[in-house]
Amino acid sequence: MTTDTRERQAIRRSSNVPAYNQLAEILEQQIAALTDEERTRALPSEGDLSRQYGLSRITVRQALKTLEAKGLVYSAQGRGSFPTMPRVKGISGFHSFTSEVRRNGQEPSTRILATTEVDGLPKSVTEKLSVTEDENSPQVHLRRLRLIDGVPIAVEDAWLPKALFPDLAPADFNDGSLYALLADRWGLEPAWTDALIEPDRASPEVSKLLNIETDDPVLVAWRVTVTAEDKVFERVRSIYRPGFSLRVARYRLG
Amino acid sequence: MTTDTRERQAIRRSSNVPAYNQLAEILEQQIAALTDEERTRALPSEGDLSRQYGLSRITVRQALKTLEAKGLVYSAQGRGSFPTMPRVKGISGFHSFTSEVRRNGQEPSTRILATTEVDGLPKSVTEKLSVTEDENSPQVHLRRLRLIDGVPIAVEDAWLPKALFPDLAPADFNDGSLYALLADRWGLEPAWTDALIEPDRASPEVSKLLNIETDDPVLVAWRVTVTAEDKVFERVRSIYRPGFSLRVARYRLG
DNA sequence: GTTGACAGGTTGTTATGACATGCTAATGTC
DNA sequence: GACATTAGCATGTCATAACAACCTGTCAAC
Repeated sequence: MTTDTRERQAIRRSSNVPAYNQLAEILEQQIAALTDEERTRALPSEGDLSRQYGLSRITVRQALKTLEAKGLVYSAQGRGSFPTMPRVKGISGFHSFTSEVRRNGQEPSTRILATTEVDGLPKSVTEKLSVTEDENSPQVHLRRLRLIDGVPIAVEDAWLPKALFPDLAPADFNDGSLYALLADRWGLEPAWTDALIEPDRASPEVSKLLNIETDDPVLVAWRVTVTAEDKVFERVRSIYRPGFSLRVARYRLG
Repeated sequence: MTTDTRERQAIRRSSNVPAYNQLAEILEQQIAALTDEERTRALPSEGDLSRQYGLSRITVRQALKTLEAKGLVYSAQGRGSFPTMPRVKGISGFHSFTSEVRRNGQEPSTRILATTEVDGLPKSVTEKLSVTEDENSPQVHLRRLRLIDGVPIAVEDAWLPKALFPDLAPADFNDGSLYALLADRWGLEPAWTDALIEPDRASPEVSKLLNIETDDPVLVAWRVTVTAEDKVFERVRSIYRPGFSLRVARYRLG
């Protein structure tokens, strides 16, 4: 008496989530659970998936394209579609700090150092991140200390445009992931980031916060994050302590 | 007497280049020439493009999807498709050094410091870039000094797997872009990169090469580059001089 | 003047179908 | 046994079609 313990997940046609996104999510979960050995084998063919889930081939291809854009699979004509190999581990400075660190099995924490409202961006920011649009528009400025397992990792200055987040109050920053809050309340999510990364020496102020020596080598990242519709989500300057590695995974070339 | 000076480029149906790639290239050129002002206006609608170029809407959408994956445009339901704004300038450490610097209007040069063949990767590399596959396979090791306008910018150690590039000889490294050579001779192109970036102090050896002081803060990038079919193309460790900014443009989140 | 309904245009989703192109393994021939 | 051929299967490209969802400007009603 053998029963297939893998209950095949079905596509809910009545859902407002598109079928190809549902399929992409199912496949993403399955792929994430694969071992290195299993990753060398092809995924089910487009025809198989089409039959199994009752979708047209165009919808199946759309799901695979989604995963390909994320760098999770690749397709080879005549052979099939295959999972890709993960190449680096570590914490990315670009995604949500909270969830990234947690996924890594470590405990993130954040200490808010200051929250103010300002009428424009500092010159240092506009110089690094060629700002043309909302240079002089009101911003919420947020200074945070990021810690992993209690160890200070980075000093972060973030500027969020008030135009995009009406009624954003300093009190909102107190707990949890800022990204999660912004997604909940304004339905906005970061989709792309542009960054400049450079080496520097720790200033006396920063070295005290990070508990390192003045003039220790630090990594400075300037970045601007935009939504899928290319609206500026936030601008951030992060200063990372020595010994910390910034992960840039699955960066598309060409 | 008004003549339309813009000769509309046509799609060559006999070409072996897919129609959607031809259209994507045409649009990419047109977008690159736009001013910030013009970027706020929508592109021609999918229906317009379909009629103008004699393509089905599915093919037009495929072209737009290509540009969207590159971060050059975005689409908004009910409104249209729009170009995105470029946010950062500078030189990326991830693409071809030669062409990146040239596009920036500066003069790149490279001095080869050493080329050897080795039987495996150094432990420092395998530690940083969780290598599972070809750890002990033969590699060509290449040590280069990168210069911009005659100023030394970075010391680069690259390891290329011999399995992927049969007959790769040290003499091949002498001139021009390495990437161009690899594309010409083996038809292989880098598609993705995974990287770790960390701050460090310049060693005596590196400081001499970069013409800086020992213990100056430098930026160290470890990266592995793979082809579209997820085959390891090269592994590189780059050490950048102080004052140099590494650009990470259009990095996809989520 | 403000509001609301609506028309028209735009992208989003999904289906079916056809043929091209490339890879692999089985088959057949020598 | 070695090698060429081929059938079958995989993804790639492109077309037509229909409807859903969404946005904007117009115009009428209040």
